[in-house]
This record gives sequence, structure tokens and C-alpha cells, in this order.
Amino acid sequence: MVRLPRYLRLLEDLDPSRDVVSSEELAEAAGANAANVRRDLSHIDFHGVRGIGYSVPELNVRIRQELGIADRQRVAIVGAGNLGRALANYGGLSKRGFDVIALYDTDVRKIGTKVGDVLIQDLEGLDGDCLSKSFEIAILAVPAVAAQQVAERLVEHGVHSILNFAPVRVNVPEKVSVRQVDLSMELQVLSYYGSRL
Amino acid sequence: MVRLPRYLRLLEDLDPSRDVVSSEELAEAAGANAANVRRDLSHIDFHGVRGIGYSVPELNVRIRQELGIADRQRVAIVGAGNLGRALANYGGLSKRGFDVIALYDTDVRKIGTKVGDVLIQDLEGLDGDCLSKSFEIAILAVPAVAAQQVAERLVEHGVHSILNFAPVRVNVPEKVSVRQVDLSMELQVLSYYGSRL
DNA sequence: TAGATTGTTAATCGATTAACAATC
DNA sequence: TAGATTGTTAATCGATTAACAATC
Repeated sequence: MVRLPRYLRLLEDLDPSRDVVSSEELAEAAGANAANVRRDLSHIDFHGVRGIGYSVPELNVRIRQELGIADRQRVAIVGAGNLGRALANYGGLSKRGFDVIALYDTDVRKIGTKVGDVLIQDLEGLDGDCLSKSFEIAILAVPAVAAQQVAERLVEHGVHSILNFAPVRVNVPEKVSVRQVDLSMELQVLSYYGSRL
Repeated sequence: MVRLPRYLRLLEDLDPSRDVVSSEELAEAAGANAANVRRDLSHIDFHGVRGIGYSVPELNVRIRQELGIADRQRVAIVGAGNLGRALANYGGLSKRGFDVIALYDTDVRKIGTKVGDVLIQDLEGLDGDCLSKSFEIAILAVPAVAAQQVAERLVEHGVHSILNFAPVRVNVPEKVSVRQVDLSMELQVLSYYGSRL
């Protein structure tokens, strides 16, 4: 559920000495309602103590478990353009348990160079690479025209979660989950809400 | 409403010779239901012709109107790090009616240089700049620690829509609308859906 | 008329939340 | 016991959608 990461964020930001947190606090951090939080947590079968609150470390573990990020996750980025490079450089990912282990491009001038610690590799090599260092999450940062084709290749190689920054919807089998981040659509929605204030 | 930009995207991608579109097509493009589409459009008081469909050019105009993007929108980006630069360079924005007219940073080594066509300016100059070339939308691409402070300054200068890429929620007055794009949270949600397939 | 597609009704579903008993 | 806070009920609200009459 979409609020769990927000609860997790609060837990991480909390003073390390804190060992309990209330539904009230979690609600505020997530922009939700306290009853809502209690619902959510009881729904993932996590329980607090009446009159006290929820155990911070236990909740942390439980949410990570639920999100499927108990272990560090390996991520590949496809497309070493401006956006792909920015994402590869973004330190926040590692802090949150995601390791960018590969950056793919088709431009021979880029292949072999590095972005931060990450080597840019030939997209053609995807097949072989998958044998050694596999990843289940990929970030698509390629031009719109290439997105569908690349998505299909990724899926072929066992990727089952795609975060798509290309401004087109990609069609993938049902077993693959995709999230679309489209800058211009975000701005349009923002403009919509902005225009009715 | 959040689906309008998706309808708009289809209209733009449609063959220019097409002059009508059905709720069925719009639904497919937006990942929604045809009844849903008809609801949405009738809700913004836009009507089609029974047995025929909706007029493509008229719907295009109507949606833009509703989203508040009938005219081109001026956007400023704050933060000329990797992400800010990537966003400034992203051609897709202009195509969708958004002009990046300013890129702010506090790093004296960056100020005065250009990213594409956009000059990097001193954040301190925000006040004066606002007099000449004002913008109502800003994209926050600064480090988490600076986000709140910068957001407040933007709001002071009349910005009332903020797209926030910094991995913290910013607190702003009610009259300001904010959208949060948090890469690691997106990945966490993605992982959640991926892990239950 | 026959075919197509809208606009709207009515049913359904899920998400939200106030409220409060339970209980630490 | 008094105070705090959970867990859950029940009411409410809005979003979704099948279905179909309206009508081009």
C-alpha cells in the first residue's frame, strides 16, 4: 500500500532514542488520518500496545518485509542521458536500500565511461550480464521511442518491476509491475490543482 | 482530475486526420473504464455526440482550459545539480507547453554558466528576477536540507505550484499546491507491487 | 432503419474517518 | 485509578462500472 513508504520514512528520520511512535505521529508524517494508520498497520497484521503506541524498530522491520525490501535491492538504469546519469548519481537510493549496479546505453561514446561508481555498459550485453549480476528492478530513462522495445527486453531477462521515466506508457505482461513518472503530466496535474485555489 | 492529462496525451498522439475519438479509446489510453471517461468529460461539461464520439480538437482545447494550461506556462527550476540539469535539458517540457525560464543555484562556480538555453542564476537574485519574468510553477531539485527553506522563499515570491523532487515533504500554506516525486519511495512502492505478483 | 456511441442511473465497492470500548 | 492510545465498529463518502435508454 502506497502509504507504507511514508511511514517508513518517518521511522528512519526519527531520533534513534525513540522506541515508540503513535498513530497520530505516523498520520501526520504521511498526510493521513490516525484511524487510517491504525487500519493500515492492523491490516498488515502489525499491532501496537494500547496506551503506548507502536514499537519503532519492530514496525521498521515489518514494513520493510511487507514492501519486499528486507534485503538490499539491485537496480539497473537503462539510458545514460541526463536523467539516467542524474539518477545513477543520486545518493539517496543507496541510503534507502537500493544499489544501482548497472547503467546501460547504446551510445558507443558513453560505453565504458563511468557515472560515479557505475560503469556504463552496452545494452547489447544485457543478456550476458544478467547471468552474473541479476536485478529485478529497472529504471527506464530512455527516449520515448525506445521505451517499449527496451521494456520488452528487460522483461525477457527476468525484470519484474519497472520504473518508467520515458513519457510513454509501456505494455508489459501482467506479471510485471510498472510505475510511470511523467514530468509533464505531473506539471499538468500540478497546474490543475494550482489553478483552482 | 488526474486522468485529464492522460486523455490529453492521447489526443496529441492521435493521427492529425482524426477528428473524433470514442470514450473507449480514451479509456484504453488512460488505463480506465469507458464509463469512467464519459463521467469525467461530462463532469467538466464537455459533451460528445451519441453514435459518433468526441471532437478531438474541441476536447483538446477544453482539457487544456480545465488544466489551466491554455497558455504556455513558465517554470523555474531550483537546484542545478544532476537532477536540476537533467530536468532543464529535458525537451519534453517545451513540447507540452512548459517553458523553463530560470535555473537557480547557490554555487558560485555554476552561476553564470548555461544548461542548454537556460542560464544558471544566483538564488539570491530571486527577488529581483520575479519582477521581470515571473513564473507560478517551480521545480524543487535541491538537497533535502534546503528544501523547506527554498520552498518558503518561492512561496513568498508568488509561486503557487511546486513540484518537489527533494526527498522530504515541504510545509507550505494551504493556497500552494505541492506534488512530491520521491524516487526511493517510488521504488519501494514498485517493490511492494512486484513482490506480490 | 440499423449500428454506434453517448449520458446517466443505480448498484457496488473500497477507502476514509469519527467515535468509543478495550486495555496498557 | 487516571491518562493515553490502540483496535474496530459503523457511518459516510466518493469513485468505479455495468447496463441501458437516448439519440446521432
